[in-house]
Amino acid sequence: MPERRRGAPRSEAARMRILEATARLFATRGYDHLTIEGIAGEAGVAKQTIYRWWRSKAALVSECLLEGMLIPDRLLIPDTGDLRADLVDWLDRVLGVLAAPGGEGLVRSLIAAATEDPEIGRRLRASLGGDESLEGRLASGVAAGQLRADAPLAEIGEALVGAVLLRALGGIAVEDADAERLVAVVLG
Amino acid sequence: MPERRRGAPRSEAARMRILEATARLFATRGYDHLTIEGIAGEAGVAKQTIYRWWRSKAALVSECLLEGMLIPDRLLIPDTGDLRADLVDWLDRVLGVLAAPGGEGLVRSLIAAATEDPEIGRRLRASLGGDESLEGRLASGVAAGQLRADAPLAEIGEALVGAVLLRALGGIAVEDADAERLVAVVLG
Amino acid sequence: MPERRRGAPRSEAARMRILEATARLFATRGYDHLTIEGIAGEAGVAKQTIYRWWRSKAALVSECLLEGMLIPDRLLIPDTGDLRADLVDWLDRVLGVLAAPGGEGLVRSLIAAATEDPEIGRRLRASLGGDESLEGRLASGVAAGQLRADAPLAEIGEALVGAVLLRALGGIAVEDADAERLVAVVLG
Amino acid sequence: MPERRRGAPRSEAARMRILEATARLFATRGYDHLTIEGIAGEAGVAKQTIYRWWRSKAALVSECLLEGMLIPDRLLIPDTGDLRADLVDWLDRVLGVLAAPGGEGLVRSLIAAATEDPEIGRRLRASLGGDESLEGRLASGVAAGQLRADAPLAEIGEALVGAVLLRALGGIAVEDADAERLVAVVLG
DNA sequence: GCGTAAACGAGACGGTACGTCCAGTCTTATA
DNA sequence: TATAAGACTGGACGTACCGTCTCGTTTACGC
Repeated sequence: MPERRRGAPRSEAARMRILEATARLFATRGYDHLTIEGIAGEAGVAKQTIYRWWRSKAALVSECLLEGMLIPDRLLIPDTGDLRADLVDWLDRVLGVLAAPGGEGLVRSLIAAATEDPEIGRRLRASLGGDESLEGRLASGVAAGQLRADAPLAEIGEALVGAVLLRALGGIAVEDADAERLVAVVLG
Repeated sequence: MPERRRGAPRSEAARMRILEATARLFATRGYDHLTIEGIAGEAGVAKQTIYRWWRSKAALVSECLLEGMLIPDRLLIPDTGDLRADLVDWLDRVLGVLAAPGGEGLVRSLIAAATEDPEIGRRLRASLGGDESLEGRLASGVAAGQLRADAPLAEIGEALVGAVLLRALGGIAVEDADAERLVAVVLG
Repeated sequence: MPERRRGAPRSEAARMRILEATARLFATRGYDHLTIEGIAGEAGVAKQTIYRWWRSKAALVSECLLEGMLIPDRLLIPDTGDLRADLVDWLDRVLGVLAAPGGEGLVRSLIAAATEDPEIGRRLRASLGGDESLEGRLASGVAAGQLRADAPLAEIGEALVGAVLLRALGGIAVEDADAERLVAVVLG
Repeated sequence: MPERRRGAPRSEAARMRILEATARLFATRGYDHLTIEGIAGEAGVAKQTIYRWWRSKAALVSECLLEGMLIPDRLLIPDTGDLRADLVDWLDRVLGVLAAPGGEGLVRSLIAAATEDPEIGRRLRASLGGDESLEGRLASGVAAGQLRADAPLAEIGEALVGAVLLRALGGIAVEDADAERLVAVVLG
């Protein structure tokens, strides 16, 4: 017999309306113009309903990130068998987001959110190409003999993603060969 | 006879009190608990005096950064002739700041400031080991034949500094061999 | 055959816990810091159980008043045969409550409750010395020939109780001879 | 040389807009539907400007009362030389306010305000016929030999005004002869 | 006894207002 | 004209309760 809490159960509808409103406002206004009050209004929800389930704006964004509502899914790493080409391809697309109108704002907003909650930082690393995709692809490269077995995969990932963040922060223009050069650096 | 504006000249004393107050509060409270009002109070200055000379909190922090009031100066890169050893040494010290109490907060605060002003991002990259020191050291490594002449120095620097930022964001604990591994990644 | 509704009957235990909690909180925190939520918590009862049986905080207080849970019962009027002495004695004790620590707060709270529900006003007038006691005592004075037969008993009572309320509202300190003077005014 | 504070002086325009808005909303909605936010909105003023100068809703109402913005000024006591007739006349008008539509609400609201701030209680007693008018008229009655020289004027006033308040609280309907009876009670 | 309808505890929900903080602008008097 | 002081509008903060609502549980009548 399962222990059941009493009282009305949490409203899934409200939860989704809140997350969707958060994602919508995050995309349009950016992280630091995001307000709890604005989200509540957009979601048609009482502020208290937000505070009941999330400790802060950052926690809300973190959950959105986890649900994949903030980062476009076209940033997955392909696996054609050629590790270097796949990395360059992927990095080109990531840097392309930076170059796109609003794209830099998106990444900066994600970083801003991460400065308030380490969990976001970790999820950002994972989502932008961390455990599931980037490191997985690197591991697959190891299996294919395109990378030494003892290569520090985590550090390679960090170097790539970190370089992207740094560019977003600095507002540095992206050139065509950048992806190639970066990949060359970390793959040797 | 030089054209001179009339009225009182800008008070250098006020400017310094403001910058010092900013640096002090930045270090103790972090960037997002930094307020113009708080700075004005701490500096014994009217809010308007701040708004007259700086456009925003970020601009204020940016100037502090430029004056070297935010980042400890022990992060310079040595030049013993051995590029790899020097980089590991420097990176160890940088990561050591992250591990030190308050150190992670400092870096996160710097990143938070950078998300509001690209100029801060660029200065951060420069200060944390950019143009003056890191890339200079790499160039010196090229001259010493320890790095290929066509090595993409900027990208190597980005990868290293970016990895540091990413770790600060994720609150990832630092291990002893991390510096060595990261340097190995970017130097091949 | 009596029409009987089905389902569980009203819980007398819950009713009493609610009234007692109300009286307790009314006495300690005063009427305007009284909240339905607080009462429910104190009584170990669901909010809905309160709303099911009472329309408002004021109705709740009104019932407490009716049950004699709010006003100390030492305020009854004696009947020694000497009307004037009895009134002075009683008024002395009433004003004594005002002067006692917390006593003024009690009366002010009762007045505050009365402003939200005329029924409370009427019960207050009755409880503080209205129909059952004060006017009864006055009528007994008429019978004893100490008051003219056509004396406006209701108005005499109103004047006395009203003066007490006014003093409570104004926070006016009470002197020894006040009771005597007031009685002298209304008895001529 | 007068000690002068620096900084902008208090805005008299804002002060008046706030007091007028308070009086307007007090009259239309009553004391307990009065909100600081509502007043600020009605007055076109920031909430903080209210909190800067008044500690509470009650303090605001108290100042309105002092400025004579809440109580109609037709409640002054005449002095025709006949004390009893003048009192009956005045009391008739006061009770008339109670009987008028909205009048009872006004008095109840004033009482509600007084329960939160003794100062309001005192001003209420004064305004409704206290020191300036009622007691003055009584003193004049003493001079005219219509009242004994040692008559407790304060208590007579309290009894009259208190009776009015009590009626307002109880929602008791007013009859024609009530004023006469009440005056008869207190004048003997 | 057994179904069922109401009462009950718990507590989530959309709201309103609270009192505080700070942003950025403005108005003074002084230097 | 720059400054210290500080009042001003505006807006978001996070909290406290409101009164309503849904849950699952308990209770006692009427079949």
